[in-house]
Amino acid sequence: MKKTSLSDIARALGVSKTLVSLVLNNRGNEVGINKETQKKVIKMAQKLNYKPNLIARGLRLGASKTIGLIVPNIGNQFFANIARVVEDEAGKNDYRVISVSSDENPVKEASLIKVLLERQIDGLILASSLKERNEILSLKNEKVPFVLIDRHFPQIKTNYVVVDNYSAAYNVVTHLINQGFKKIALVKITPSYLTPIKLRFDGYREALHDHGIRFDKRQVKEIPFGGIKATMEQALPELLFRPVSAEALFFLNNDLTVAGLGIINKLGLRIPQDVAIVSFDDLELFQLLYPPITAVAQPWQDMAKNAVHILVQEMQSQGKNIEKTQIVLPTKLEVRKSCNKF
Amino acid sequence: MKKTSLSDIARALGVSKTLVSLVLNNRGNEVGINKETQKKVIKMAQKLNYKPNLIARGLRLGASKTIGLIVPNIGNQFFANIARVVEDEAGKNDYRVISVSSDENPVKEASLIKVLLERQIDGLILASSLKERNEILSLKNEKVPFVLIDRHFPQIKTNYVVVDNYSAAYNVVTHLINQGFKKIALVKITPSYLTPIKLRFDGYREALHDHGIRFDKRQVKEIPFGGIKATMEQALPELLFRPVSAEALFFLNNDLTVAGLGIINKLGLRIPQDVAIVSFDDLELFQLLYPPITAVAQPWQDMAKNAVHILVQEMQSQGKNIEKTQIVLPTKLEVRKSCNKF
DNA sequence: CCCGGATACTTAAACGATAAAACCTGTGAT
DNA sequence: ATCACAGGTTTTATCGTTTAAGTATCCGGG
Repeated sequence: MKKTSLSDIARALGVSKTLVSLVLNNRGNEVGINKETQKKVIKMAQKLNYKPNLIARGLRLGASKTIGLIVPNIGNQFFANIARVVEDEAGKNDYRVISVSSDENPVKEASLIKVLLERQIDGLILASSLKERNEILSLKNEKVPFVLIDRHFPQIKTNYVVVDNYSAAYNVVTHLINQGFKKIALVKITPSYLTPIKLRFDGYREALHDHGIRFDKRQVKEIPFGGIKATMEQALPELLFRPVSAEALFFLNNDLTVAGLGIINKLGLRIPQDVAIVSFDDLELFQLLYPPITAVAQPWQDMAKNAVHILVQEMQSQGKNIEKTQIVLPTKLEVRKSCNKF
Repeated sequence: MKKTSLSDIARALGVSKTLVSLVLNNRGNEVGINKETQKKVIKMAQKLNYKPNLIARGLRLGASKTIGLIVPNIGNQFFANIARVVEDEAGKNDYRVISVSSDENPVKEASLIKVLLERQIDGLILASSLKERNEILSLKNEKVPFVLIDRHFPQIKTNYVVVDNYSAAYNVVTHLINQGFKKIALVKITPSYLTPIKLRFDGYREALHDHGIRFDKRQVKEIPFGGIKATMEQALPELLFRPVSAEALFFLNNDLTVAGLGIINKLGLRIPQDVAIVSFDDLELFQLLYPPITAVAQPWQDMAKNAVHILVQEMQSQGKNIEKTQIVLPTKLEVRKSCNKF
């Protein structure tokens, strides 16, 4: 049974498909189509189970009513949360979302951008792992509406919604120092050129510095996105035992924290007596761990909402070169027992 | 700067757009187009930064190369995992995924199905919360390729990929009984007409029965998807204290377990001394809780892969009425200390 | 009796791509 | 000289929708 098109309805009623289109788009009155005719059309549309073909409409109107969402991994709880909110907010404006995962791989990401553009997305939200700003600049050139989320490029004037990573990290480290910890190690995710990672690192260093603690690069480990578990297994002992002997660990995202906790558990170390823990990114279960894990809670709901709103605005201001919007949201440090000084 | 189309390239070179199309689809040799001409076309396409318009192609070919994924909530870790694998597997066949969340609401889900069909998706994977089988049947009638995942309708002959919910639950309860627990309470999610929930419930009852324990309906609580926290707060005390005094709790999904653990923690109860815990759905952090939580691990990777493969097969067998595929995968009971008899 | 203007509708073109069929031109065989 | 045929390319139609620009009919006013 083939799908019903406008022409099918038109043929069945002996009218033109323009008329049918007009009626079904509620423009019947506006252009003055007989009420009776309108009723007939609507009835027939129902009878034939007509569904507009949005692909055809998209082609004609030059708008797909689809947005792309690029994240490192939708399987990650943080980005899954964001995806959910993006879906809802976009849906309110009749946009649907194609989400794709870049695996923190700039090459993959560039190719995903291309795929999405070929699909004629009307806009793009991206938590980009791009290094070179070229792709971003060419998005700008091609006048694709887009909003950066979670990660931004300070040198380029774009829309973005991020958190104040620097202050967040600074506050974490300050809190640890105030608790009496001196040897504070940092576990970063690579690629480390990502702006939030850099800023968190800066906050870490600056806080140490401001409190008269010397930065020691042996206290910093980089864990590649692709091999978190394996690398963590190697890295943690190097941080926790001689000669570094870190007293506190600051993990820069939720994947790292989860993997790190696993290793610490395996090593039989106690938190916080043997090592204190702070996580960037909060997960619901962190409060239920023993002890509960101190974490930087990111306002993912606000981030996603803002991103969609900015994007929708830009998509609707067809072509007009409106001001780019930058939003930096605060985070909340959820202090729990994992970083108590014993 | 307007986007480049086939005609732009054709005009620039003084050839027909058919020729350009043929060349860029690598059918140049096949239909015998001069190598020189081919080179010129390819060069010009690059120069003009040509990207095929997949919407136009989709309209012409009657295929959008897009599939829909309907889940209760992509924010939920279980479905986020599934979404990630679906994305990857679909991507291998050049399909992109539009995922939407139904919130376990059949009305919303029906409307989402309509939206997706209007967008001319080529196929659908759904973890359906539909009650009436009507919508599913009409999908069948409209010959939309689809695969049910996680939840199926036993009375209808469709593709599906599910786990053996009955046995999984039966084994959980048997394990608890073998550990020495007798008063085993069940915490279900509503809507409770969902096949997996029904089957888990059946497994629970049957296991009790087979071990000579009387089923007591006061030991069963239903928690609505929309208000898990609030309802749990009420429900748990009713299960844990007199007159029910459950010794063990079996939560039927990860949201319930997480919420439940929160309440148990708040009530100051010890696991498993005061109450033993088993979760349907495993989360990575469950092993790191104190004590680690016993859980039924679902093979989400296999589920998603199978679903996509079946769907791709069906989408590619244009119209031919191929056999429907049913897959029931085993789960794995991860026994941890949360259900040790003290 | 003609004109202007409603009222109610239709025609044709366009969006960008692809498929089927048709069209040249030259060459070698008959 | 004629035909078949291969090589190379174009023409036309089509997917389903929307939009700009008509057309046909009727009515009342001058």
